[in-house]
Amino acid sequence: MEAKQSASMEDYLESILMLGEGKEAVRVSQMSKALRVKMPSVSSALAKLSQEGLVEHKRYGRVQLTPEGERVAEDVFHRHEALRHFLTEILNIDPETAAGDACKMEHTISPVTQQKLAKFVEFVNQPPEGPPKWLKIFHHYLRRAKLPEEYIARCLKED
Amino acid sequence: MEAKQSASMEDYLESILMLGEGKEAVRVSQMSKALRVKMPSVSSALAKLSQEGLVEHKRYGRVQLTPEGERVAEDVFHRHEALRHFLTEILNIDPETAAGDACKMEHTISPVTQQKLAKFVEFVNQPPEGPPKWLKIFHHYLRRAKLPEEYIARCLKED
DNA sequence: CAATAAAGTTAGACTTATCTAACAATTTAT
DNA sequence: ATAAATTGTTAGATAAGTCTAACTTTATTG
Repeated sequence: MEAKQSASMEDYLESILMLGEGKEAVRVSQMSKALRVKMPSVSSALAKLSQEGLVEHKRYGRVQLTPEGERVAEDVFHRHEALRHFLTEILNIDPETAAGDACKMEHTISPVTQQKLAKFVEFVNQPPEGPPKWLKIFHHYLRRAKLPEEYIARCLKED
Repeated sequence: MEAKQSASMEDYLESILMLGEGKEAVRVSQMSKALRVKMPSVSSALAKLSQEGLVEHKRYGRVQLTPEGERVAEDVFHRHEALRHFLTEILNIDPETAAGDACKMEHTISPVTQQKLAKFVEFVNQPPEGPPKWLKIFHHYLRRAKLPEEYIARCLKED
């Protein structure tokens, strides 16, 4: 029943979740700062989300997610996290760039991709004692643009 | 000096590149179909891109990229391809979903991420005789949600 | 070659999301 | 407790991108 939200609306919902860290209610001014938009933009977004039953907000009061709103916000957050982990842990991208990219991509990634991405990160962290050797070799490759002889040899043997 | 293009404008440019397959000029109606927008939307986009010197287009005529427009279109296309290859070859996502996701994400991915993603695909295809064993194991993991004993054993030995 | 069809454009409406300016409520501090 | 500062809202403007309807140009074809 929940109409699909726009990227903007997803951002507003997500920010309420993040700023409230789960349970606390949140101020319009906080959201305004966090999202780098002016307060009237927040007001207007909240009116809409309130209408749709995703947030609780009375004039001049604090903002809170409804259970339904929380569900949506958490979904956005999961997409964000799947992307961020992948970008930092596997592609070895610096945390700021990764967070920035995740923020933008989180709105367009499909459920399938989100899930597989999460699985991939899980897979990489699964082997006992952290990341597997091939990942270290990839990170070396990122720096040198060349594979170590030893890796090639091993791959050949495996096939 | 080229102003950064919006997602929409990037799509228009990319579609000219794709439909022209490099050299041929393209019709408004083709773009309209390919992008699933009505012709007036294409007209208006072309007016803007023409203004900015990215496309060549005279009334009722065919559409062509300028060298500068081609540069931008190819950049978008490279982002698209980096994403698509990653999604299909590594995450094992079906071609349609992958292409769809790539179309949406291509507009928000940063240059750093695009490059590292491409490197990753390159890395995976580098070992002689195609994809390395760990990738096959990941694909198995996607289906079974469990790592084969043998893989764990090998990782342990390596560390 | 004239009639019709197809392709393209123009004009104008609508939506979403943003902003500024002006006003109103609430909080803080004197 | 009242003045000042902060916080929030309302109203209205603007920009991007889409659409429909009406019109124009180009192409097709009998």
